[in-house]
Amino acid sequence: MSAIEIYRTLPEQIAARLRQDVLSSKLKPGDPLREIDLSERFGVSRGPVREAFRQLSQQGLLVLEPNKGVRVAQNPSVEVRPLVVELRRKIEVFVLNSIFERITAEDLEDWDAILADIKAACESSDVDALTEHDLRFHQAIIRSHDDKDLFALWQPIAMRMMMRYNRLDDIMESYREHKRILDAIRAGDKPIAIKALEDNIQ
Amino acid sequence: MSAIEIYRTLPEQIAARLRQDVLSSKLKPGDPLREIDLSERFGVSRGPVREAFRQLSQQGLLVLEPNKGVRVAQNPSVEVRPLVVELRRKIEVFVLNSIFERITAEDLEDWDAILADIKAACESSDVDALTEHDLRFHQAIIRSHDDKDLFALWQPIAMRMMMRYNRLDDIMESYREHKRILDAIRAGDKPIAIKALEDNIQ
DNA sequence: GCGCTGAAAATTGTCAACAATGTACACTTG
DNA sequence: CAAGTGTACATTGTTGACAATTTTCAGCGC
Repeated sequence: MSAIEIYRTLPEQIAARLRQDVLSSKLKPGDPLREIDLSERFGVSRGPVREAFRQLSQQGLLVLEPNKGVRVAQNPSVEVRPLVVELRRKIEVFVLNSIFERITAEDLEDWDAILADIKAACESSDVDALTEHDLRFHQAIIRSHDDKDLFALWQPIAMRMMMRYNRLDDIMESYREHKRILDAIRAGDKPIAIKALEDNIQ
Repeated sequence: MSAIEIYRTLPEQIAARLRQDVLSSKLKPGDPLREIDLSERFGVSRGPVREAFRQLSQQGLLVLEPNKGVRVAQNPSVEVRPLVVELRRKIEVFVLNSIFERITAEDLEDWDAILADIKAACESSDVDALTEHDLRFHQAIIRSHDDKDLFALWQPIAMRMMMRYNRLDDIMESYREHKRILDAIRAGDKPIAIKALEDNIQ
């Protein structure tokens, strides 16, 4: 565990790491996870690992069966996915609409920095990095709302969407989509910004 | 802990009990919860209590501050509540629409039984019982969908809505609203059933 | 060979002790 | 007396041992 993220709690660090592995398909749906394995891998006891499991299962990334263990969750079915997309859109549009007039230059600076990371990931065709920074981009927007509970509401829904990143033929399109959002925000054009955000969530 | 619910895991029993206390306002927003207190109250160690805390915090009922403790969450703000209502409506309507043609006589029997509990709670003006059975009613519908993940998706959203049950002047209206849903389902009238469901969620 | 039984192994669940962190408050200092 | 400081105290975080449960698989009867 890198000492860079000491600000985070042990279970959170483990959860973040596992989340990465699930989102990048290093762990595939159905894969079983054993507490002992991970506690040895991370050099901690089983307690924090258990907590990370619980956290990720509430986020829909893992499935927990009492007395049996934990498995990586299946992707949403083709029937349910459109619902999840719609829910996530509703939340993000709500947030963008709500904060739009109060977006500061610092906010845009932060988001530009993430956009640069997205661009770099696209240019090097690093899908894992793209998944991570895409997530960071939307997280940053949600988190800029005063009501911190919105992030907790958004997270389990967004997670269920991010489990597969293969909708784009041209990976650079992801960068362009996110750029369009920020450009519209910078131009103060709310309807276009919302439209661009909606187009990006699918 | 009553021996009736031995089928459930220890943290789940504790979480269920705490949920009841939060939803019935026995525990008010901002109230601090101490692991020791509850572990003594339930006669278990702190481990299961911690897990219950984590579970309920992911459901939006508790707020967790690392190294500081747990508090009962605030109700959604007036700004956010309409969003939560809309999200919950979307999910429940999606489910009802999806299962409608496959609803069995047994399903309706189960839901009728819950409706009877709702009626009894309304007649005795028992708001706590009403909250519980109202929740059970909608849970039962969601759970009758094949995709079990829908329940996990629905729960944290529904919880954020249920934290306050005071929108009705006449408490019997809650019974009538739920009855309308089942009547329409029994009549095979999908649009009316969906309309009745939407009217009930607000 | 097939299915059942039951003991052994693997795994999760719970607990109590200890460590780390945060809080309250008396005390010092200017 | 106000502001800052240090030291107990209270509370959460982590750990390793033990208990309960599930899984595996060898042995047995048919």
